[in-house]
Amino acid sequence: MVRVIPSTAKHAHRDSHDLTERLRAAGLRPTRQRIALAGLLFDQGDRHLTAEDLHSEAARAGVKVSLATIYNTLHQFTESGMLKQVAVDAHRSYFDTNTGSHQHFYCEDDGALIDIPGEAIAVSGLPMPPKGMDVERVDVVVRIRKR
Amino acid sequence: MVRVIPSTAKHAHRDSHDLTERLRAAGLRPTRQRIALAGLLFDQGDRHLTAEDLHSEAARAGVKVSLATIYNTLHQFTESGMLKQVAVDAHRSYFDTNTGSHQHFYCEDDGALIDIPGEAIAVSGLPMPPKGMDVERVDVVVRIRKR
DNA sequence: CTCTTATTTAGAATGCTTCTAATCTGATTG
DNA sequence: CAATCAGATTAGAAGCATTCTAAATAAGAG
Ligand SMILES: [Mn+2]
Ligand SMILES: [Mn+2]
Ligand SMILES: [Zn+2]
Ligand SMILES: [Zn+2]
Repeated sequence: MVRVIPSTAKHAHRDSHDLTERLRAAGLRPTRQRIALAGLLFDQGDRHLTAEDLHSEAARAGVKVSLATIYNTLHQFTESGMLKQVAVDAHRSYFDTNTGSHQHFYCEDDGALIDIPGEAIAVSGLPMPPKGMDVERVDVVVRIRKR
Repeated sequence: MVRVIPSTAKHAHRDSHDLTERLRAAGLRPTRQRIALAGLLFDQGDRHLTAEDLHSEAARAGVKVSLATIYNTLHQFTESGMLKQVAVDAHRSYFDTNTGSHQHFYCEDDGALIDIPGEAIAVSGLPMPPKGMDVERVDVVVRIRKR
């Protein structure tokens, strides 16, 4: 039995409206699939997840989306700055909903990523990049293991 | 026409002897394949290369080694501390012959890796790792692009 | 509503890596 | 210097994440 709580319903409606605007602003048509995926991605704080993660999460939420669309969407969101891609492991490719400047703990045992606030960390002594090259960003990965 | 220069020949001999000892020390049988690959890897300074890189380099050098052996060897060398694996890109997996503590420039355009000496860089303000976890290493990747 | 074009999709294809099971080789022993 | 045997190599199959293809579908404009 499903009970609809008015305030929640209103909130959900506002969310999907916001998401629609956000997609339009990024030059992306607010399709059923993109709205649903954006909801899963951005309605619960900072997250790190793989394409497969998002795909099964969508399935669990009753949203039917093909894996091809998952990949298309993750890449489009990344291009438009709504997501950031994190490279910590040769085999897993993570997408990060926290697009601000920050760094990560990476747990080699279970593949978990934990944010380190950008203000916390400072990298000093960086040499100049080679001639004709610009620094795009500096990534710090602190690899950790269970003791 | 190939001219054999005595001192080089002697040197090559010493090398293969050294490599044999090094493999034995790592608990690895000094097989024809491992000696040849170790030669390619360690006889020309610091290098960053993929399995495919090493495979074609071996072919070019006239050493017949299967791709399976390339992978086995790279992993064994990594486990025994003769190589370090570098994760900078979800698609390419690099092995680094420089096992000392150091960091990298990563060129997003062509996938090139450039060493940054460990002494040059300092990372400050690292928070404590979560309870029960140890820091294994801290990797800094400076992502650069052609201007 | 109609039309145009973007988007989605299933399934095939790709590329890198790992696995399998058969063969071979290095090292030890008699 | 054989015989032996565990460890190493191999070709090819399998696996897995990701990308591609071409056909079907849905969004937005008029
Ligand atoms: Mn909300
Ligand atoms: Mn030498
Ligand atoms: Zn993050
Ligand atoms: Zn290096």
